[in-house]
Amino acid sequence: MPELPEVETVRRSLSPLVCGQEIRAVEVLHPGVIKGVLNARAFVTNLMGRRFVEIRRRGKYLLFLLDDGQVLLIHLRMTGRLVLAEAEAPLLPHTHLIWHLSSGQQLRFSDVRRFGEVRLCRQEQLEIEPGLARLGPEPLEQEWTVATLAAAVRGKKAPIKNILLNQEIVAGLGNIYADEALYRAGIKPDRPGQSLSQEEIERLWLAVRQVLAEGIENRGTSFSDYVDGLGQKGQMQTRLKVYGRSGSPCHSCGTILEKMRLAGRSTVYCPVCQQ
DNA sequence: CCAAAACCCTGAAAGC
DNA sequence: TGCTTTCAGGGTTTTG
Repeated sequence: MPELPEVETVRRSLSPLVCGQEIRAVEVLHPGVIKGVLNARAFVTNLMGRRFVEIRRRGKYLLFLLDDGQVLLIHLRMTGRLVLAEAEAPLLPHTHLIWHLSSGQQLRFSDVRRFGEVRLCRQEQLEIEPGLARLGPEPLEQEWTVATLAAAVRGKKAPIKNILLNQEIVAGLGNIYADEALYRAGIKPDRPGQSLSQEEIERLWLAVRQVLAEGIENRGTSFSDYVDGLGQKGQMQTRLKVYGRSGSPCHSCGTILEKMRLAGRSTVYCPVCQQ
């Protein structure tokens, strides 16, 4: 379930080892994960001999900038993994793509569910690229303010959790961090957006930023599949207050945490601490 | 405009 | 016990 903190951790762990490397070969074990206009053959041809210049993140997307203006775009969705490995290391099950690097190491993309996707586009086309084009502001950047959030909830009847999950409103939150932010802000996930007071909006804004920052500090949440770019698990799962804890007591008041379904997602909350 | 369902796929759980 | 069926899971797109 890679969300912003997990994707950022992958970015940080891969950057120093991948940037500057040249792509010597690309193995396509499962062409289906390559999306966009290029077929698998063109995908490989366009990557051969290219050099990685920089890795950026936008929402939950990883952007690998190449030395000729192309960008390798990767979204891990639920179970995708992107790991740098020695050539001799055994392949993870469900490995779909392998980039052979000039260092002799390999960048490998694996994904049990195959929901993840890999695309190649031009840097100047990023702003019209599906998925990226309509992404909202980065929650940890200065562009995302209390006023931005206030404007996003104004007049909205949709549950506040649905609003947080909408990538066009704010980029990078998923089920885990949305639940955690709402718990920390003391707001019930099914509250209509328009019902939030100014004070609650301020609490939520702060909670979102804090829980994402804490997620990054702890190198992400390894609840099931997630590992960073070197195959290491994160530690944030030990600090979660509600996600995955339905039926367990609230860390704050001891009340049994409850579950509801919002936006088609299981949602855990404390019926006492969150109002 | 918003809400709900479909879609992608496999592993785990439930049912028989 | 072992086989078959059902469904969860997240984000995006499509449909209503």
